[in-house]
Amino acid sequence: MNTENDLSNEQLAAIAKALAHPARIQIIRLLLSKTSCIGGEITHEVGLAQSTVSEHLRILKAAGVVAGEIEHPRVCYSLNLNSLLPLMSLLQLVADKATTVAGSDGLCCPLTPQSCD
Amino acid sequence: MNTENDLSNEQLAAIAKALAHPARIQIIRLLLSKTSCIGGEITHEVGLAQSTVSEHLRILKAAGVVAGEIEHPRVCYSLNLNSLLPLMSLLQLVADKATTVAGSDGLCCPLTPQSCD
DNA sequence: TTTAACTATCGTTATTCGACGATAAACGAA
DNA sequence: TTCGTTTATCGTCGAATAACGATAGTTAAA
Repeated sequence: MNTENDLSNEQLAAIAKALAHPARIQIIRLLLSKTSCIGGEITHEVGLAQSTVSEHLRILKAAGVVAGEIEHPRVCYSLNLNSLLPLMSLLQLVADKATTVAGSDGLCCPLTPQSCD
Repeated sequence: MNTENDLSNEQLAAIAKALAHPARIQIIRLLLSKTSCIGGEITHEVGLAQSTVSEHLRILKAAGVVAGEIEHPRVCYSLNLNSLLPLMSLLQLVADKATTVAGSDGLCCPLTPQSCD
């Protein structure tokens, strides 16, 4: 099920880091909601300075989360769907553990910690 | 399928931020691999100073990703499985979009950006 | 060629992060 | 009570982040 789950801690952390800002989450959601590519309207939508948004886009591109294609005067941004799969795999492992051992509180064991050494 | 998907950008970013460090990914993987709770061996396993690991654990606890139960002299840490579901939902949306519109490169459109305005 | 529109880069500043050692706190055992 | 074990907190320092304005680069259109 997991295509490639064993990425390094550093690589997984880098993916998470790319998502670790409200503006970048917003950008991802924008790209998710649009069927077509969008350029500069991202800046307007986010509500931060153009240079700031450009920096966030640079971070997302550096992490491979989004891709930018130069298109006329603007840039066509789109999600790179494969880039988030490694993080998805890790979260899936957590979810799988949840279905097997978790109680209703979502905790794996602390309510009955007799298994602790 | 999504129990609660519409968390704020800030909340989702906070979850991602908790994962945005190699040591914290490593801690999560440790908690994932152990069936029983573990305490101080996390420190030894991570290889950083005890105070540093404690700080990472504090961050994970503050984000709700792990829970700590006081157990004798040590603390029994465990994953809070529900805490990661919101981020999981967002990534699932991306994955869903991947299966519907993506090409083999994982990009949603830049190779044929004629849909850009 | 010049202009207009859009994006990237640079320089700066304030804030946050990560790591460490030192120290404090909690508590069972001696 | 005193000691030993384990974890949390504090103070500090250097590095990284986030935000902005100003500026430079790119390219279609005039």
